[in-house]
Amino acid sequence: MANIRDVADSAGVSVATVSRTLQQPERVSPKTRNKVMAAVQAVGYKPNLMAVKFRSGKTHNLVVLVPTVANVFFARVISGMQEAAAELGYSILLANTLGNSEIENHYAKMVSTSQADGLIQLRANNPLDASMINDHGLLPMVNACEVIDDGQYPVVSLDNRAAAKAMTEHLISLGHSRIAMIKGPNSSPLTQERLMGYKDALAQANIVFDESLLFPGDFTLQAGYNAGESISRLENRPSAVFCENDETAIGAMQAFKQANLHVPKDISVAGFDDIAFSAFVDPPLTTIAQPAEEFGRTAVTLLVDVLNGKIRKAPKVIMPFELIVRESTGKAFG
Amino acid sequence: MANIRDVADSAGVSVATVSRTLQQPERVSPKTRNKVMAAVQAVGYKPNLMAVKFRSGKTHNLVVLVPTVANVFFARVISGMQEAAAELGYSILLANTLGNSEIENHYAKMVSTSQADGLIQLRANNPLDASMINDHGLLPMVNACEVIDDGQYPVVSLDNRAAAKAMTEHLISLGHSRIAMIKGPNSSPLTQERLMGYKDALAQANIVFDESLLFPGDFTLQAGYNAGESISRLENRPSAVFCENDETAIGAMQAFKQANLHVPKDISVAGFDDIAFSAFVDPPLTTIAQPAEEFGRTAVTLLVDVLNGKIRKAPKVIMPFELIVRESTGKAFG
DNA sequence: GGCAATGATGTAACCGTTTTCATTTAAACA
DNA sequence: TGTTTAAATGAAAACGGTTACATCATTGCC
Repeated sequence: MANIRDVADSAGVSVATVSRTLQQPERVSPKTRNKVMAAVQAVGYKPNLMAVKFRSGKTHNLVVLVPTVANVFFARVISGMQEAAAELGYSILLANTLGNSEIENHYAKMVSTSQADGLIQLRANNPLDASMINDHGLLPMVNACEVIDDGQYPVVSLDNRAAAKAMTEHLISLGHSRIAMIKGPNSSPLTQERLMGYKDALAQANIVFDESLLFPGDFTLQAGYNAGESISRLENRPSAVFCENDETAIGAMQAFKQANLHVPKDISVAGFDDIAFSAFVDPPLTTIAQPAEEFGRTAVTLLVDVLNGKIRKAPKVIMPFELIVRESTGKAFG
Repeated sequence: MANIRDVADSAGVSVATVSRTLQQPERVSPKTRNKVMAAVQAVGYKPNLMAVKFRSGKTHNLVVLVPTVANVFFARVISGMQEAAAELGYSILLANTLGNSEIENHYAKMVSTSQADGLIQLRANNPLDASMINDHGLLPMVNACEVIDDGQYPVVSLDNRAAAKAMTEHLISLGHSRIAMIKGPNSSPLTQERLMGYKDALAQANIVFDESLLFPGDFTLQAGYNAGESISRLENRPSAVFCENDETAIGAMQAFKQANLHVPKDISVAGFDDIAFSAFVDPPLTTIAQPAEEFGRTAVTLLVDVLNGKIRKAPKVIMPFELIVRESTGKAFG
């Protein structure tokens, strides 16, 4: 691999001149500029960006901790990140952490070992360990989507409570009063917030909260299916089910069909996220749309601001949501 | 950020000794080893891996060009890559290229500019330009999933022709003779191969190939929906549809339902890929399972072999497929 | 023509490691 | 104790760029 010295030799100039020709051409006379450019071509010179990054101390890499790239919602978030990063001259290093703290910690180390400049965490978990937070203050990090809002780091999130309330209100307005909820993992603040929104709407409509209508889940199709089976076997079956994400809702709908329950005639189903599949299942799913790509763009922009020292106090960005009413929710029977 | 010199000063030894303590502890006396380790703790030393990579000339980064991370099949492939890479001490740099040659080329440059050691392309397109293939031979690259099989680079693929033939035979065995096909982009060799497999099975059963039963698509839900609409409006409607991927099949099924066609009673639908959703749609989709994670693992392993000079001639790995019969395909009417 | 100011180019230090080679220290042996 | 051998350590170069500073050449002006 030809290096800058080869170019300098070939052009009969110093390495400094080569560097200047490439970085600030105006500082070099046209004559030498041409000589150098010709030499660059001649020897097939490609600057070693590893050396540049090492010298500059800036890698222009951002590590993104994503619980699972197989989740369609995160896939959209990542797309948005990639776009924003490209515009700002950064590269995204994607880490598929499977929600495992050790793996998260492993990739977070890329920042403390100077392999990346900053970190974006998409899960409500602090991936840093004591060794990364010592003397010199905080490590550049942004927390998005599923967040811990302790004011330490910039945060990009949805008002999950308001969104869940809006969806529950929608179901109540259709005449439902026994509304089941298929939750996400209890460890996720998302789940807590959405549960609170659900309770808010219930309370507002004077419906007493019934703990037995809460079903466990983990955001997967299978978990939704399992919960759906349980629900369909209930003697006093609820007339609606609010699922904490679309995968869960699609899994549950499948279970209902196999139990010969018609959606929405026998039971209404609502999801959360508005993934692409949701418009193409039968019936199309009522859900909450989140601006997934915007989440990604915003997180990257914020992180780069942090890196450039443009941010003093950790900001908190709340993204808008939208209730998308399709055909999986309908009037309550009776 | 403390560097190795700070540690050396703090421990009262030379930088060489510090480096040895960390890399080959057995080459250092226990006494100094302890001194150094204590100093490492004291100053909070984290080796600058950017410097290490620069020095060694090896980045241990692999760039992966993926047409779209939003495709569930690719998401599985990526998971497999990440696993294998972690085991082998490599990091994956994911590039969401949207099938755009320029973006591909941009990320491919990371290899020629020493920011990554090798490249995995998941699309049947050569992302390299002339400047990358000059004198010193080929750039380390592996082509997986959608491949160009020109013998230049290692390849990991499925016998798409055989798989498509197997699926078509399945449909024929159910009594279908008018079998539509919703294709992928014509530019994709995948599409050509699957079309050939489809024709093979037809010919073997003495069914004349009917060009008018071919419908265009691009592997998206929407394209499947559009094709499904066209098919349902046909006067002499086919009794089965073979879709080149599951997204397309799910989109098509949705169109059939809206046209009041029952799957599989009125029309059978088959997919390709066996994504997670396919088992949870109504009816569950008959499809071809591909070992997606294995694709990823194999591609990474192969690339690392190339980087280690363990490979002479570009190997060609064919992964196995499996016909998964669910409920979306049934006996032909009449 | 002589001097100052400006522009063009070169020299060399620097970034943080690893590693070769030289040197010092310790151990082994007679 | 003196000599040989092995083990432990240190000094310094190297990786490939960028850049502060020094130097040299050119131009403008009196």
